[in-house]
Amino acid sequence: MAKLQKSIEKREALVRATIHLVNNSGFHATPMSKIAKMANVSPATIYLYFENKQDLVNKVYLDVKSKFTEYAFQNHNKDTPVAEGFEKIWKRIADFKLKEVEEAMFLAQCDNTPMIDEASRQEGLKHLQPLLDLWHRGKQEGIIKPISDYLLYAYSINPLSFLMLMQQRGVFKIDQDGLEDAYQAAWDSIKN
Amino acid sequence: MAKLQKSIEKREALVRATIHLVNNSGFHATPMSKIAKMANVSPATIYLYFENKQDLVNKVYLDVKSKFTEYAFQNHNKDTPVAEGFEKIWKRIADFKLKEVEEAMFLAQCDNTPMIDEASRQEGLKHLQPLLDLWHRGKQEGIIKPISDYLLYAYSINPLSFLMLMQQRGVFKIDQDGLEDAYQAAWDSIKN
DNA sequence: TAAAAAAGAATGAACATTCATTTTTATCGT
DNA sequence: ACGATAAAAATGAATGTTCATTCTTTTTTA
Repeated sequence: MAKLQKSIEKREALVRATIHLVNNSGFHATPMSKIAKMANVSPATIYLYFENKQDLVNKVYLDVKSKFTEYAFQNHNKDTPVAEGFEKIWKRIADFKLKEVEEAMFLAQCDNTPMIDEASRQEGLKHLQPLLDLWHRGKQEGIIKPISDYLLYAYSINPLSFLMLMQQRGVFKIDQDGLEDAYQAAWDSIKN
Repeated sequence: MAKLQKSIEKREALVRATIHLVNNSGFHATPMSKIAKMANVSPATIYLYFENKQDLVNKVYLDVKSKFTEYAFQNHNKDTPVAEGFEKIWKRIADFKLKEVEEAMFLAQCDNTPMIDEASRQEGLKHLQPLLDLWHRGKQEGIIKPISDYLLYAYSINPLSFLMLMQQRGVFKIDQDGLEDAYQAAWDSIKN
C-alpha cells in the first residue's frame, strides 16, 4: 500500500488555472472541465484535491490571501516605529499588487462578490492582524488619527486596489513617482 | 393596432429583481426564472424588454450608474469653488451609498468582475465627467495636488466604497462623526 | 378586431459530479 | 536488484440536473 502522496504540482496547477479563468470569466462562468484542461488533468482529478467547486474556490482564496499577507508582512518587526512600519508594509503591498497582478485581481473579485463562503471570508480577514496591531500602537502613541480601523484601512490601503485595477485594465500606468505620490497621500490621510 | 407601450413598471421590477438577486448570488448563479419570479412576470417576458441575459445586466448597470451620478452631481454648479464643490459631491456620494445600499453594492460587484461588457463599462465611465472637470480646475488653480486623475479618484472617492461595503456586511457602523472623519481624510489626501 | 404584450411549457445545450476502469507508485519477499 | 502486488491516483465517459432561450397559445389594449 502507498501513503497519501498526491502530487503537489497538480494542486498548484489547479490553483493557477482557477485564478486565471475566474479572473477572465468569473466563478460560475468557468466550468470545471476548463479548469481541468488548463491544469492538464482530468475533470475527475479535481475531486481528489477538492470536495467540489465551492470548496475549490474557497481554498484558492485562502491560499492567495495567505501568500499576499506573507508577502506584505515579510521582515515586519513588531518593534519598528509606526511610521516606518507603515511605509514598509504599504510598499510591500504595492509591490505585491504590481508583481502578482493575477492574484491581486482574484482577491479583489472575491472580496466584492458573493463568490466565497462567509466562513472563508472571515478566515481570510484574520491574516491582516499585524497591520491592525501596528495601527493600534500608532493610535496609542498619538502618531495616527484616533479613528476606526476600517477608516484607516479604507484610506491608506484600499485605494491601492483601485489603482492596481486601473493599471491592470490598461487605463493608466503607474510609475515610481506615482507610487510615491500614492504613498504620501495614504500617509497624509491617516497621520495625526 | 397598438403603439409600443410596454409597461414601465414591469421593466423596473425586473431591474430591481436583478440587482437584488445578483447582489446575493452573483450574475451566473441567478437564473432568469428566478428574476422573472421575483418581478412577477413570466421568464419569456424578460425577452420583451431585454435581448438576453447579458443585455439585461449591461442595461441594469448603466441604469444604476446613471442614477448614481445624477444623484452625486445634483445641483452641482460648474462655477462653485473647487473645495466646496468637492465636499458637496463627496457627501452626495456618501449619501447615495448609505441610502441606496443595494444599488451601490451592485455597482461594486460590476466594477470588480468580468460580469459587464467592456463597452458598457466604458459607457459608464463617461458619467463621471463633472468630477474630472472639477479636478482639472482644482489642479489649474493649484488647490489640489498635480497628480493623476486616478490617484485623485482612488484616494478621495474610492475608499468610500470600502467603508460602505464594510457597513453593508455589518462589520462596523458609520455615524455622522465617522463620515466627517472620512471626508477630512479624503480631502487631506488630495489637497495641495 | 387586430396588433402588442404576456404567459407557460418545450427544447436543447452546458455543466457539476460520479462511476467504472486503467495507470502509477511504493513496498515486499526473494 | 527484481518482479509481484495492492493501494492510491488518475482518467474518460456517463448521468442527471439546471437553465437560457424559443415556440405556441392566450390575454390585454387601443
